[in-house]
Amino acid sequence: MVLKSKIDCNACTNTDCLIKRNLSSAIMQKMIQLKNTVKCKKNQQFILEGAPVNGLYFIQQGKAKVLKTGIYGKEQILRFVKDGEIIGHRGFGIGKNYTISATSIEDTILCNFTNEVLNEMLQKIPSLTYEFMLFYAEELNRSENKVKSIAQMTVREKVIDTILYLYRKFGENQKGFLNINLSRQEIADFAGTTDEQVIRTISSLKKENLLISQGKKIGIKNVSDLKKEISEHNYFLNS
Amino acid sequence: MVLKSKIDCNACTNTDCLIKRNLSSAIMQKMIQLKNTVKCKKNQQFILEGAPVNGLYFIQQGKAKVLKTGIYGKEQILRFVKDGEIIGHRGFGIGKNYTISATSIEDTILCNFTNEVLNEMLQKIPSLTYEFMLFYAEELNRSENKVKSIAQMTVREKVIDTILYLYRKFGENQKGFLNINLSRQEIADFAGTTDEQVIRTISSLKKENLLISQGKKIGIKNVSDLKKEISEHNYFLNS
DNA sequence: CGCTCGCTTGAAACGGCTCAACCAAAGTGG
DNA sequence: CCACTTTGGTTGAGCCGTTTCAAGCGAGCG
Repeated sequence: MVLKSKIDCNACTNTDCLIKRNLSSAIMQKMIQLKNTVKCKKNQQFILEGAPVNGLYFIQQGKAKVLKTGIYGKEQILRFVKDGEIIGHRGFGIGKNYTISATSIEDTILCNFTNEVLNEMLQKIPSLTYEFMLFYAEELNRSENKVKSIAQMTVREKVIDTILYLYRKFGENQKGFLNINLSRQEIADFAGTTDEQVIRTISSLKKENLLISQGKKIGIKNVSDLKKEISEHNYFLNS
Repeated sequence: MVLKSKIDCNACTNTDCLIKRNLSSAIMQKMIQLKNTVKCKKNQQFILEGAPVNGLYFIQQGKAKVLKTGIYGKEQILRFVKDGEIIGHRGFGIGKNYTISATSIEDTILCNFTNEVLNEMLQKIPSLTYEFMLFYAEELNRSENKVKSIAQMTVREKVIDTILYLYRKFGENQKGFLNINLSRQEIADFAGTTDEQVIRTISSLKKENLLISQGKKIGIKNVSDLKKEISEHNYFLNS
């Protein structure tokens, strides 16, 4: 659903947003008039793997998951995204197709820039291109760490690693629960295991007094205790 | 070993090299005078994970592996690199440390650009920055495909996937052998399994007339037959 | 109220890893 | 030049962790 009333980038509070941080120039002020604002309900897929690229999305408000579909329809969730973050790699270039799918996990407002607008921005504003380059380099590093984790960690470690990732990215509320509610299946699809294994691991961690949980809500009792469990894997952690 | 006699970028034949493709400007001609040429013997580590960043490397000639070291010293090889390709992500920025290690797998000549030179290049030549951004975006896509593969494939499939990757990247010689010789351990470290499993898989594939091998040399009998084995994983393949 | 969906648990089967022994080739030193 | 050592490849057997399958449970919803 495309809204006519755009969110004004100048009034936006997402200080980490690449666009927000590069608003000073006159060109950018012109460019942001050309963006589309899209509203998504929970569990709505707004990028489909294999479909022609339709530009880049920024999350104005909400949360989403980025994934690739594998054999027998099995999903591999690559990352979760929140306010101010980017979805739709390579939403530039010509005649390309998306290499990932994206689905909102709660009601979400998206800012969309078409290929044409994006390309013009990148050509005219080198500092923006530079920031995009840094963004991709960071993501690449994160992804490469994930390759190592999935290849080398046990199921228990992968689940702990995932919960700590969610904690870093979304934080926790006053009650000590993570600011994101995922199904066991989604946790499994990110961690690279099955939902039963996630359930078993979470049960164990509760018994060991490392976690609390009520339905989908998960809370970490003591972050450093949890970190200890996977510390051997993270000599050089940087994600 | 740093050589005094630099390889002249203008005379270089690596047409895919980002530097080579952006030589036209006067600034670049000045910048390439500032590069270092480094010679590596086989099995020499020239980037150490965790060490302060010392710029970016291009392979002028040779081959190398890029890896992260995991638990109990287990290596995860992330990719192999050949003539014209880049090693040392984020060899820019200040006060950062390398997040990967790199080791030559045959005698190799490297072109090194220091942080300062690289930063100046990226600031003054937007088209170069743009190409770097595209490079990272491509690598990110490749890495995310690898996450999915490692998470979902069986050992047999991972080994086949690895051999096909090596075929795409390095090609084969007149005798039908891949233009790269790796130990079983290295194949395992890339595929995300153990050397015994690689050996077993290769033995089976030989018996099934899908592969030939003599020592480290591996050849593919029929590429499309091998591709069939993993086709179910690659609805949207793009790496 | 009955249905569905997601969570939970147990048991069994499978695949992959580990360990150990053997072999071949290549390199080293007397 | 030959014996010795080392390194990497190979194979088999047993074990362990993970996945799969199946069944039960509870909350939420039409």
